[in-house]
Amino acid sequence: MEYRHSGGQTEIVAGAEFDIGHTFECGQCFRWNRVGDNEYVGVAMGRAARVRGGGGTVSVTCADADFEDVWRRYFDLDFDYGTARRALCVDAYMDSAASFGAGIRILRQDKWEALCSFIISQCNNIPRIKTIVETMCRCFGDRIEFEGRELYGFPPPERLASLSEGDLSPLRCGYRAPYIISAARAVAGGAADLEALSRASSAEALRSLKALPGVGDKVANCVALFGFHMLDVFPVDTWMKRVIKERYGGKLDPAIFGGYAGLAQQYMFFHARSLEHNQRP
DNA sequence: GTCCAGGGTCCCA
DNA sequence: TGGGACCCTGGA
Repeated sequence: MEYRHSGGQTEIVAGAEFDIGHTFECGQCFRWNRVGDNEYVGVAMGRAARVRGGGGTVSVTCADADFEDVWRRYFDLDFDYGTARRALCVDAYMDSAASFGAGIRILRQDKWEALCSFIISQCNNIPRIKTIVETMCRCFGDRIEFEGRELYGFPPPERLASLSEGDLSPLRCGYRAPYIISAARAVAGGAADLEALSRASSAEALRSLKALPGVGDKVANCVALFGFHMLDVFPVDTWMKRVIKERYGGKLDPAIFGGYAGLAQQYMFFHARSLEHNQRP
């Protein structure tokens, strides 16, 4: 992908393959907030950025070194989403879902943040997940000054590992609190080595993730996809169950998507959820 | 005011 | 393998 750097801002010539609205609103991340028309401010990997889209380009405003150090990899800019997207058009439904979601990119998120965020996501709606994660960062994360705003990084596992369940009560995260604490302790203590797992096979990564309390099949698949960038996994949630029932007669083998089942899942999820929201009065 | 579902997981029969 | 409980919130 082509870039132009000039004074604290990088312009990415993305064409149709980077739509920031689709990428930030397809449910894979919880820390990007819309601040204007096709414009978001967010925090990832302990850094903040302002991202603006439109006219086939994406502008990233950030600290000088951060684009190459963080954002280029985070936005997965060296992967050809156009080719992958076309390969996923295996039937009429995927044709429409993939063209509807064109511009979605699977972000390379922090592994611990993905694990913790998707533990929080269980049986929860997306606005509330965002609120809980935001409160967690505000209470326990490091402060980041950005364009006069006060933002917060995601708290490292070591910090949460030293807390008790009661310390998490301001988060109002309910029965998920003990899951968060024990995941933090497992990661901080080395019992769960996320770096090593991210280099394992997806089957092995899923198996190990599911050994953590509060991590079942769905959360493990989300962590593998969004935290480990394993594009062959296929998280099935309530929305996906609905799609599989309505479009595929209740049975779908993710193998039909080759190695890109996870990307297919994002197109399906985004399509189903957007349709539902647009039907509301 | 009540009911219900929301990007689930765990436990027990 | 299926059903209920779990914490909390916002919308109907």
